[in-house]
Amino acid sequence: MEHPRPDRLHLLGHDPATRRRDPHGHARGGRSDGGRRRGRGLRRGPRRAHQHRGPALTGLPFITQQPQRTESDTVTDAPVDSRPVRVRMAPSPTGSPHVGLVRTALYNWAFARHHGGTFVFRIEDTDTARNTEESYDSIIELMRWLGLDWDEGPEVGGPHAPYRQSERGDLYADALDKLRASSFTYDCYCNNDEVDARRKASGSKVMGYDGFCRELSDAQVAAFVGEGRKPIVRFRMPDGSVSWDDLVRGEITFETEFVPDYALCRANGDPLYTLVNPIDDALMEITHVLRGEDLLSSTPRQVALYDALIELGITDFTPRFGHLPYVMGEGNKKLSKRDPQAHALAYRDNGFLPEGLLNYLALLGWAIAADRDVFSLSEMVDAFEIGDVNANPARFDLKKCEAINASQMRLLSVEDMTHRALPFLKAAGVVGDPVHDADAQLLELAMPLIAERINKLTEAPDMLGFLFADEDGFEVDPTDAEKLLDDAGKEVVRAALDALADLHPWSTDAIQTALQTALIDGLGLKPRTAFGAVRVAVTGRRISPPLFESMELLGHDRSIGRLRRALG
RNA sequence: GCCCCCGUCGUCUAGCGGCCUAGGACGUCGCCCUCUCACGGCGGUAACGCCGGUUCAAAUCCGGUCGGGGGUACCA
Repeated sequence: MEHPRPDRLHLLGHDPATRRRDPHGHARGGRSDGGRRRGRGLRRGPRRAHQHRGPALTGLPFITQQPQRTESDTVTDAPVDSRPVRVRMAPSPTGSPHVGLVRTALYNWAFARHHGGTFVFRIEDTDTARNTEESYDSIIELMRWLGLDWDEGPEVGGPHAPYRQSERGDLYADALDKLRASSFTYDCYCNNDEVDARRKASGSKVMGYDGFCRELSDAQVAAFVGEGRKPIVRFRMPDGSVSWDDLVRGEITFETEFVPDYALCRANGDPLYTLVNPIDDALMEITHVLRGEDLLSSTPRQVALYDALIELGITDFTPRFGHLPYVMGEGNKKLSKRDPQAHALAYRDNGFLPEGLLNYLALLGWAIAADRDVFSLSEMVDAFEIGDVNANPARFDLKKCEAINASQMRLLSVEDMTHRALPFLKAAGVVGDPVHDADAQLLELAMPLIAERINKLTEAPDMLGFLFADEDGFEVDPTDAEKLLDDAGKEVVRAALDALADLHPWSTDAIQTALQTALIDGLGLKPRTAFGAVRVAVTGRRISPPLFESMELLGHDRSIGRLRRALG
């Protein structure tokens, strides 16, 4: 307002007619580059050959190849591709964290680790109306559970602290002041109704702000102020087009006539996402922005804003952008927070391994190899290339997620699985907390029986409960009892009792031989019927670990006791 | 409406002009193993949205079309 407003393009030394908006030197407005070399940066291969005619630059962490600029392009931003990689995850703490967030976090993390870069964690909590501390806590908890460690961020600090936007107000105010003092922005006094009315009257196809306040005279400003209007600050979108070489989609171009001037803050001065997100990325020197495809359409605004930030000396380069596909739910809708499958922490509570969830989520848009889909995090780090990420949305399939989790369970040692199952066993009351020595010993013997047959940790208490239950607390599943401990079943149990009462030694083999002789050979029963009845009597369930081993662990007296008890 | 993104089995994907009568995984179906459950093993099922063009050759490149999704805020 009080500052002079040099023509922005003039200020940049550009000819308005030829100014290209793309910071990486791509041909303006076109997808075809006529065979020119271009800054393909970290993209791996010519995935879409029509978009990438340059030589394949295979996965080098720091590509120094510089896109060529035209003579009119004098912006001196440093080459982002020659900088050490810095990526970030920037969730808003609203509600319970979503599996889509986990996938985004994972790709960012894997990208950082693959390139030996820095993974920054930042909390975007500027929307005080929607943010909650619970949500913040659960995001932290989630990241810790997953093992996606961050190098800078909440709880760990770092050179760009603080990492919660709610504590960075001064930084935004400062940036906003600088922006406002330039011609990159202007104060806007319009209200929504006025904008709508003008849009309607003009019959424009483009929605959004129409630039009415772009060139207000001092008298007009005085009049608005006189009415008591408070301005917001709008970013002045440049003429022409904005394009960038998207890390997962190739070159994307927007004509800026379809990208209206946008608000950077509220009338009360509160900064908006449109400002704080790029400001933080700039201040934190983020080199690669990997985020959901829902932000795709706000990218031309950010790219344009970056030009301004560079000009104002707030940063000296524009990051590369990569837009990750959605994680979809049932039907063709984005997996909604309403969907129980969406809640990331629920997978922990339901007995999934972090390895399982992460492995599955990695598969939603990326593949480690043509014929493999079970892998470790470190294998992923070795292999992960952002250019290999698929651009098309993926549907979340719980069945496959469970199958991948099961595969990861198979990879655990029995000791490890015991360790991981322990919280679930404690929570179910199967073992005490702390665990008694006797229980710990029993557990050590029992886990091998189930380690190969459970697909989630929550199955451990179900399978092992009978072993740890004292005889007063031991219960038989009523449905299973009704089915298998009918009169015929009780006959079987009686025969088993006779065969086992004086059995010595009490070993798996001896038990098996004794029962086989008495029930299969003696009574001529089918193994299924014979052992089924005994199983329910001894373990309380139709489904259990292997019967003879289970009985050995249970011991002679308790086994016999349960057989007696089944007879009523 | 306008802008942008996306389009290979039911689902996730491999595919980078000839290795493709399109590979793997999950699901599903059948069989084997078997004391239940699970694991494991074997086999079957099933896809390049459509139309043009380029090429000796197209799932792959180009154009169009249709379909799906997202955006179009003083939300993020």
